[in-house]
Amino acid sequence: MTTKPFQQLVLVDCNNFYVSCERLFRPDLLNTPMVVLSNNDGCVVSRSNEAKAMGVKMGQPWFECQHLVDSQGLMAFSSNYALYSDISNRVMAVLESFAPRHEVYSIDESFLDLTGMRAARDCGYAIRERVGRWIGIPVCAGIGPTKTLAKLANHVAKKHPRSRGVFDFNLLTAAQKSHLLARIPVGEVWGIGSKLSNRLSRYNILTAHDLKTAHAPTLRAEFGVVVEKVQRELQEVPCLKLEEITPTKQQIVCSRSFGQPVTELPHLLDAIATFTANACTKLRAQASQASVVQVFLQTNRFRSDLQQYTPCLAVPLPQATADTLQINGWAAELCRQMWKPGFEYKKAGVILSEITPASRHQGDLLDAEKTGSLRLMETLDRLNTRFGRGTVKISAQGAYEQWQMRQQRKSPNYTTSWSELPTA
DNA sequence: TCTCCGATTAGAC
DNA sequence: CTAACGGTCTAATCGGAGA
Repeated sequence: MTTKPFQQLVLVDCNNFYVSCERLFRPDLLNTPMVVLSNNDGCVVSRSNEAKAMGVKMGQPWFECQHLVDSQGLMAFSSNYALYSDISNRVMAVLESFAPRHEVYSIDESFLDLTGMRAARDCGYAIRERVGRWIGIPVCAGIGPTKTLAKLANHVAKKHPRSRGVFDFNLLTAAQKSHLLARIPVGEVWGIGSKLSNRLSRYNILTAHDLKTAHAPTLRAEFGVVVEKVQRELQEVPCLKLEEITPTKQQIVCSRSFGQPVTELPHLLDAIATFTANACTKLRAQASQASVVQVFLQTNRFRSDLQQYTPCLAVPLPQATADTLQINGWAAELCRQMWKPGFEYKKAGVILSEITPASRHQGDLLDAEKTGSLRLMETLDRLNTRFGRGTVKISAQGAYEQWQMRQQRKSPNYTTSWSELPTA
């Protein structure tokens, strides 16, 4: 009888990804403390090592650290997702060439399956070298028998310069494994956030090793299946599979905070039309239809001095569809029903749910109007893919600008827009 | 009592 | 001068409503 060989999963994670993308086109900023901000220039979402050293925290509101611009030379960029996703695709294409089985886990992370390979660690170094040389993005690789341990190994690779960016958990002896896990706070384990690590600490579970060796039935009873799975994964029993094909989304959301407070209905309708258009584009991209549309409005929750109002309304569609015009008709109606004068709206959004595969064989197949709108949407998507998002809009969009998000520090679209390339 | 549903919570990035 | 704080997505869980 043969025992199944242990897995060798590699988690490759780009270092300070958004900052590294910005630096590709600004090599002069290689040692400059810098951050990338979230939409609306609200929070810090990526930090260079220099910015981390200054004490800038992940997710920190920008206005709290803005003083560091003058006092310490910190630089900030608005997020440029067109740039980051383009660079991400290039990184992922290089990674793919190392392993046929792989899962793109996020914009800057990928799991590769190197099971059976003798020199996984050397492969890790090769990956680092090639992505660095070909794309210019620094990455770290963590290797382990489960996703959770690969993730943890990646963390070690990032943290300890001695590893030179690659760490293989599988090469450790049992004693070394315990010793390592005992030095890692439980909150750094994938799947254990701040809430859980607080609760775990009351059971004296403080480190990854404590979690691995905790009494399983108690853990299950007190913390549920999620934490139990994390424990099993730490015990080197795979519970999380490699998801090679990304499942279609069950829900598609498009929402934004506004650059300025919005009070007028026409402005809200303009924003809602844009959110609907984006959500429907995503819906069609995964060849789906939705049969419920939901719209929400929100006033600024940080302004306790102002009247708050956060309505949310949903409508089931008579027929599942992915037609922007149809869906926007409903979304606009929901918005009109909820809008009340006298409030300063700060955020709004459109949610599509009850998502099913798009099948043209449903309902009245030969309805000319329907096939017409389908072809219209196909054309619209093709033009927007070819010439950039927003090239073609529906008529409800674009009459007003006031609601649009703040992006005062955006870099040019170096890789996706000829017109934005700096001239020589 | 069982099941379904929506709201809430928690997590990742 | 003041005020300024992201966007998506999933899974689990829980309580109430309805069968």
